[in-house]
Amino acid sequence: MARRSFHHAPEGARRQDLINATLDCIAENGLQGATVRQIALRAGVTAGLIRYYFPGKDELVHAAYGETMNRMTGQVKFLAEQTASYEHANPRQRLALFVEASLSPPVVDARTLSLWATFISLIHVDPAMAAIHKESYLAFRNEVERLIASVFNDEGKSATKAELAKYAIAVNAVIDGLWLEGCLAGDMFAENDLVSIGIKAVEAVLKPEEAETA
Amino acid sequence: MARRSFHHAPEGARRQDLINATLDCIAENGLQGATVRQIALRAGVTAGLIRYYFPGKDELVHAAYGETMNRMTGQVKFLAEQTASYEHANPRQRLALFVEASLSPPVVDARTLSLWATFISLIHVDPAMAAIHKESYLAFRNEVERLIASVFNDEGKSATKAELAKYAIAVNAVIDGLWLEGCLAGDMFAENDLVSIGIKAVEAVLKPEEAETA
DNA sequence: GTTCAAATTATACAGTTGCATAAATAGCCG
DNA sequence: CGGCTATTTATGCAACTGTATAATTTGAAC
Repeated sequence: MARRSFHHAPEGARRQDLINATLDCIAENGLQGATVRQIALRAGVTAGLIRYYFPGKDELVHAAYGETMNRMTGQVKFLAEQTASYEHANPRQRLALFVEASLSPPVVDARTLSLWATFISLIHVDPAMAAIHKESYLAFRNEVERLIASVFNDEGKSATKAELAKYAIAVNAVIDGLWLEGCLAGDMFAENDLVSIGIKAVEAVLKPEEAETA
Repeated sequence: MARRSFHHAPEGARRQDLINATLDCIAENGLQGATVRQIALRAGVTAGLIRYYFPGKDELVHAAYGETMNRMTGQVKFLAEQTASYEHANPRQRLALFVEASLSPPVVDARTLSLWATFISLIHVDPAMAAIHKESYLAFRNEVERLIASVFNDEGKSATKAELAKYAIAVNAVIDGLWLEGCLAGDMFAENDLVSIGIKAVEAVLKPEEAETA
């Protein structure tokens, strides 16, 4: 029979391989290209094994989504906090570093955008995807909110919990939009442009409400 | 045999039906749910007819993408220009109306987001989708750029062509981000919040470059 | 070394997919 | 009203899909 040889992977590694393979497939050929067979091929195993680690293909995709979003938020936090000046930076500067990390590679990246868009497109199709979205969205937004709260606190401004949440939503939106633009049209800006635009826009959004033109 | 009865559709109508059916399928069940048979069912025809109007399923999806983006840009322009105050508004106010139209229903809409995300996810998979993206992106951005140019001109500010493009990219990004947020988390803001945040952020982005905090 | 559970492969299956082709109909032109 | 062409349906097909199941192999415990 000449059966294919294999080895037992260490705890959790195979599962991770399958998730990574799924992300590769989706990024390169879209969700349509992420078939159980293609995924298995990428992961260097046979298709049946997927069902040993996941109840079905859907759950594998869910895991891939969660993983992607965790990585993104984690990367932003890590990059910001790992910056040399972070330790003795004031809250406003820390927020700027967070924005900078969000709008620079490797967070700004065409492949990540493809994955993200694929998952977003399923939010209104699959309730489980919606739940993952909500959770990961809030995780990121909470980081933003914490930073904003620090800024306000540091500068002696006061804001209700609801106001704070509103600011966080707005800042999050600005970051997302520039991130999107950077991923899609990365060649159109110098990288620094994106960051400086982001910081300027975020500061504007954080200014207290005034009478406005319209 | 009792063959199914049918009627000849007027010029272009059948093609449009197929595009609409495709959009319905994608919005409700994702790209995976947009099979030729499902699309035909929705359109009230049989599957084979798709190949009479389109070389293949891919081209149908391309047409659906182009249509979606044209509609969005068209809607924004229409809503802005149709506003009562538009006629005697100054350029800055017209830009604000454009932002407002971009960040209000029916442009801000969960279904449209699903469609948009599906298409975006294919940009790096299918070069034809990339071309459609580029074209529709520029069409929207050109509108933004024209409005900005008017503002600058009206207020006696000068800007090079390159600077103008950069401002347009930035403003576009801010609009996109808030649009995204509005579609995803529509229930979290009052609609007016989104608009006022958008206008504030856009105005900030248009302020001339200064020394910045970082 | 044997034993044995856990990990992996192999195969089979019923349903679905996009597409090709042939047959049938509709409705306009004369 | 008879014919003709554009439009539409019907059917078939080969490839592919996710999943179920059984057979095999691995590697660690003893």
